[in-house]
Amino acid sequence: MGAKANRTEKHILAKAREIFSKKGFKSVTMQDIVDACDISRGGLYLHFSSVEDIFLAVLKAEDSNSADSSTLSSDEGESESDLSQGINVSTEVSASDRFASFLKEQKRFILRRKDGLSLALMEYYSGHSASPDDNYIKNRFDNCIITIEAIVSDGVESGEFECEDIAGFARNLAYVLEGLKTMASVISISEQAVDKEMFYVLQGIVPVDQYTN
Amino acid sequence: MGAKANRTEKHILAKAREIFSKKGFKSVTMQDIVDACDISRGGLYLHFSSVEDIFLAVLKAEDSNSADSSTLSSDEGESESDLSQGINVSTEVSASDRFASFLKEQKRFILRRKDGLSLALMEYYSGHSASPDDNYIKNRFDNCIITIEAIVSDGVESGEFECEDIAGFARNLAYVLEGLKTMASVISISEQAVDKEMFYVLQGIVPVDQYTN
Amino acid sequence: MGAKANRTEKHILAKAREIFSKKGFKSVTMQDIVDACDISRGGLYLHFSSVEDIFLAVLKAEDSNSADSSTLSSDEGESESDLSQGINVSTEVSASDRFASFLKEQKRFILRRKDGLSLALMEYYSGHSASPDDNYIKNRFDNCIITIEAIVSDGVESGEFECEDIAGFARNLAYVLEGLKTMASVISISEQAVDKEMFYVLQGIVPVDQYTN
Amino acid sequence: MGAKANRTEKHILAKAREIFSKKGFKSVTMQDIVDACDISRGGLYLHFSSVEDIFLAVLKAEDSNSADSSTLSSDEGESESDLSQGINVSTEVSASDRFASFLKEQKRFILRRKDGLSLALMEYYSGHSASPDDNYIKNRFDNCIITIEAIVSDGVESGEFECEDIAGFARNLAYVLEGLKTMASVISISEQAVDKEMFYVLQGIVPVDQYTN
DNA sequence: AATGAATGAGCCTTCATTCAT
DNA sequence: TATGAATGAAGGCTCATTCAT
Repeated sequence: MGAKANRTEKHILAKAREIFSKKGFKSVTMQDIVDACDISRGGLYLHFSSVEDIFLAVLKAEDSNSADSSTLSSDEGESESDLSQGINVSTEVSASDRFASFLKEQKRFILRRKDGLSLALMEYYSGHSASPDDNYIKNRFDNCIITIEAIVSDGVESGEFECEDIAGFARNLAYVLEGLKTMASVISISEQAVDKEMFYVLQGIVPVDQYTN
Repeated sequence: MGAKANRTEKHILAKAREIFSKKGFKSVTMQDIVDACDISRGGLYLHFSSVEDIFLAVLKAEDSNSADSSTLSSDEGESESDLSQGINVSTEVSASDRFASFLKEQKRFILRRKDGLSLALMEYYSGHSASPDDNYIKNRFDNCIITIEAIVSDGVESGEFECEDIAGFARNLAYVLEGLKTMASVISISEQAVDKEMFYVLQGIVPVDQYTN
Repeated sequence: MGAKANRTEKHILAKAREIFSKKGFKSVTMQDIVDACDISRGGLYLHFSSVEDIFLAVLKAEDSNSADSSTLSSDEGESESDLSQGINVSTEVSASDRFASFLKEQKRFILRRKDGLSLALMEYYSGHSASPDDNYIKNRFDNCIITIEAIVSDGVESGEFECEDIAGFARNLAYVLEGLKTMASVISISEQAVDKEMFYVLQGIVPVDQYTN
Repeated sequence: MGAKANRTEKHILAKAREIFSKKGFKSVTMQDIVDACDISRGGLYLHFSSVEDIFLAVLKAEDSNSADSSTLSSDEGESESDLSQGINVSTEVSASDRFASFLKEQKRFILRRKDGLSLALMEYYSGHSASPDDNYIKNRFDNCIITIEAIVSDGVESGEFECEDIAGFARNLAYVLEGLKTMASVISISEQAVDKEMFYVLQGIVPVDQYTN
C-alpha cells in the first residue's frame, strides 16, 4: 500500500471515528463517511468494503493509539483503552497516585462522551456475537479489572489501601465504571456525579481520604 | 377508540415489544412489525404513524404494566420497570426479604436479556435527547435508587442492615446493576457472575450473610 | 394475489419478454424493465426480486402460453414451445401436412428472431448449470425430437415417408433446426436459406417432393 | 511497438481468451483481465482501451493462430478456426482421412467447450450487428461449408463418397455442427452423442462405413 | 377500518475510465 | 511505460409512506 493510500485511510478512519461516536454504529452509512471525508463513493470502497469493515479498522486503530500513548498523552485520539495509562511508568510512583491517575482517566472518558464509541460498540456487538477474543468491550472490561487489581494489590502491600477482597473490589469498580459509561452515553451526567461515585468507591479501600480530583 | 381497535393495538404493542427487545430500536422497520403482527401495512398505519410512535407506545405500556403489576404479575412481558415490585406489598415483610426479592428481580432481568429493552432504549435516547422527564432510562435509574434507599433505610432501622451512607450505597448498587445490564447485553454473562457481584455488594451492608438466591 | 397485482405481473412479463428477446439475459437490468413497464423501482420489486426471477417467470409463462395455443394461434406471444402446435389436432390430418405445419412453425420462429429467447436462454444457462429438468433448452430440444419422431413414424406407416432410421433423422433435424436458430440469432438469415435447408432435409424422407412453404 | 510491449500484449490476450471462453463476452470486466494478467489497471489501458478492444484482438489472434497452425499445432489455445486444419496438408491424403480428421477436430471443439469462444461470440455479435465481413461467426460458418465441400467433392471424384447434392450436404452438416455446438455450450453433451450424430451424417455419403473415431 | 399495490427517496456496490506520480 | 488511487455514473435493493379500493 502506497503512502498516499495510507494517508487516505488514516483520514477516513479519523473522520469515521467521529461519526461513530456521534451516531453509534447502526445508523452510520457509507454515504455519511463519504460525505465527511470529501471522497468519492468509489474511492471509499477502494479502501474499505463496508461500514463494519471501517468500524473494525477504527477499533484496531484505537488499540494502536492507546499502545503508543502510554508515554505521551496526545491532545487528540484519547482512547477508551487508555485505562492503564500511567501505571507502567515506574514503581516509584505510589499506588494511590496511580489509582488517582487511573480514575481521572476513566472520568475523562466517561464525561467526554462525544469521543466515545460506547454506543457504537454496544450496537455493533449486540448484533454480531463475536468470538470472545474479538470482543472489544469484553477485552476492555477485563483489562480494566486487571489494571485495578494490580494497582490495589500494590497499594495493599505498601499499606496505602486496605482491602480484603481485591478481586471483588476490582470487579465491582469495573461494573460501576461500566454503568457510569452507559448512563453517560444516554443521559448527561455531571462531573460531580462521577466524582461522588468514585469517591464512594474509594472510601471502601482508603483508610484516610486521599482522593481529590 | 372501539374495543376492537384497542385489542388490535395491544396485540401490535406486544409483538413490537418482542421485536424491539430482539433488534434494538434502530434496526426495526415497519415491515418487521407488519410481518410479526399479521396485519396489513395500511392497517398498522391506521394505529401508529411510525416506528418511533410504536416504540413510545411500547414504553408507555411498560409503565402501565409495571404499575399494574404491583398487584398482578402479568403472564408475559416482565418489564424493566418491575424494579420496584415487591417493595410496596406490605411493611410486614422484612427488609432483607424485600431486598432479596429486588435483587432476584434484577438478576432475572439482567440474565434474560431477550426480554430487555435496554439496547432499544439506548439506541433511541442516544439519538433523541429527550426532555429529562421523558427519559425512560434516567427515570428507571432514579426509581431504582429510590427503591434501594427505601429498602436499605428500612433495613437499617430494623437492624437488619448496617450502612452509614445509604444514598451512596444505593447509587453504587444502581451503577453496578447498570453495568451488569450493559455487559449482559453485549457479552453473555453467567448467573454465577451476577450472583457473585450481588453478593459482593450485599457484604457491604449485611452483618451476617443472608443472601442466597 | 389480487386481480390488480396479477394484471401488473402479466404486463411486466410481457414487457420483459420483449427486452430479453432484444438484449439477451446478461445485459438486462432491473432498470430496463422498470423503464419499459412504466412502473416504479419499488413496484417492480414488489412482484419480482431479480432479473433472474423475472426471466424464469417469463419462461414459465412461455410454457403456459404454448399449452393454451395448441388450438388457437394467438396474434402475440408466439413461443418457442409452439413446436408441437398443429400435430395434435386429429389423426385425420396427413403426416405430410403435419410435418409441413411443424416446419412452417419452426421457420417462423427461426426468422422472427426478434421474438426469440434463444440468446437469453444461452446466456442464462451457460452461467446457471440448472438441473436437467429445469433446463428449458434441453427440454425444448427433446420435445422437438419427440414431435418429429411421432410425425415421421406416422408418415412411414401411411407410406408418405421413407425412413429407415427415424430416431437418427429426428435427431439430425433437431440439430439442424438448433443450428439455424443459433445462426439466425447472430447473423441475419434469409427465408430462402431456411427453406433450402428444410427442403434438403425433407428430401431424405419424402419419395416425392411435397414441401412447399 | 517494442518487443516488450508485444510480449505483454500476447500475455494479456492469452489470459483474456481464457476468461472469454469461461465467462462469455458480456460478463467480462476490465478488472477480471487485470486480475488474471497480474498487471495494473493503467497498464492494461496502455495497450487496450476497452473489453471490446481486447475481445477483437483475441479474435484477430485466433485467426493468425489458425493460419499458422496449418503447419504447427500450437500447444494450447486450440481455436475454433482450426476447422480447416488438415485439409491443406497435401492431396495425397485420401478424402476419407481428411474428412475423418475434420470431424475429429470438430468433435474436439464441441466437447471441449471450455476452450470455446462460442458463447462470447454470440454475446458479442448479437449486440454489435457487425458488417458481414467482420462477422466472425458467419465467416467461420462459411469456411466450414467450404471445407466440407472441398473434401466431399474430392471424395466423390475419387469414388470414396457418394453425394448428389454436395452443397446441400455441406450446409446441412454445418448446421448440425452448429447445433451441436450450441447444445454443448448450454447442456453437457456426451462424446457418444456427438459420435452418433456424425455417424448419421456420414451414412448419407459413405457407401461403406469408414468412420470410426 | 382494513388491505396491499404503488411510489420514490436513499443507500449500497461495481465498473469503466482518468490521472498524478 | 507502468502504477494504482480516485472519480462518477449506473444499477441494485430497501424502506417509510400514501392511496385507491
